[in-house]
Amino acid sequence: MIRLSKKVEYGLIAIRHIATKPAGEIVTAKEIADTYGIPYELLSKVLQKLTKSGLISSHQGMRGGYALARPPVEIPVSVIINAIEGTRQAIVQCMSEGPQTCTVFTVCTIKSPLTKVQANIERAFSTMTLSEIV
Amino acid sequence: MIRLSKKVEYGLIAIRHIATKPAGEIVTAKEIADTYGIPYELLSKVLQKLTKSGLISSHQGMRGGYALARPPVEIPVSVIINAIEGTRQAIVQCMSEGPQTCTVFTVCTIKSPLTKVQANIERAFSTMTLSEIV
DNA sequence: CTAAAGTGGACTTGTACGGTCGTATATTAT
DNA sequence: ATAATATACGACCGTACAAGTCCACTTTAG
Repeated sequence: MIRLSKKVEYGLIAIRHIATKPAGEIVTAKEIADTYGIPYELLSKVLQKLTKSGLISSHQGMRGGYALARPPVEIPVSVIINAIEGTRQAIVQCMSEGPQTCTVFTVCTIKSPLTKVQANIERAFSTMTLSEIV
Repeated sequence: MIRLSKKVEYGLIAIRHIATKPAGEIVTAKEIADTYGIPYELLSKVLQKLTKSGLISSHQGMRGGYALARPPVEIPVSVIINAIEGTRQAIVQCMSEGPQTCTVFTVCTIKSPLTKVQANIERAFSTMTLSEIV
């Protein structure tokens, strides 16, 4: 019915994996990729996005890798998703585009009721923090 | 972040349109397509699915069209979505496939926590009935 | 009989996603 | 210094799927 992207899946698995390690321990992308059998290159991209948005910190070079940048309790799942997907999208097109680009704007009837549903979904993702999925 | 398909969008708009009419009044697909500027053929397919799942009743032939099959209060939005999308999917792959086809099943760590999120989403869609979006 | 409606299969097309490759850059161990 | 090991990042490919289109058929009111 509604599906998270592979990237988000991988991101959640990865950041959870990192979170299970003792604080400050550095984990390589390769370790994660091997552990869960997910493509290394793709995972790397995801980890880079998580780095750019400040959820994890990266350490380049030999003996490098990734570590959590903040305590897991402070990271809601929704933040992880947004970090990976970038453009946050609404459940119906009208809601994420400006009114002017929506061809059926004047007659679109389902937008406002679905806002409630949208809010519920957002809440479902934002009330759960990383600490709960470790 | 998560998006309903166009078909579902059209389906919701359409069934809402039908629901606003006096009970028993018949509405043609063309009328709906014209009113909201959505492609007629595509809308037809959607309406056919809604018909097959018994949410609306169809009347063939001249002066035919569609009407609600049940009172709107009894129709949760989730039922409409399921009718149109057919295969109900989970937010992560592991959850909708059998365990044997999931390559990372034994090591997949995010499945069970996400079940909670999934349940929340389901609830968001199933607690809202058609009568609320009219 | 015919016009207006639904039914339904086949087809095209665009695009986003998952995945891959290659190269550059940074850091550390020796 | 240099080799080894890691991230960073852009370019590319292939496929699946969503969205949309086309067309032939059936049903029924008038």
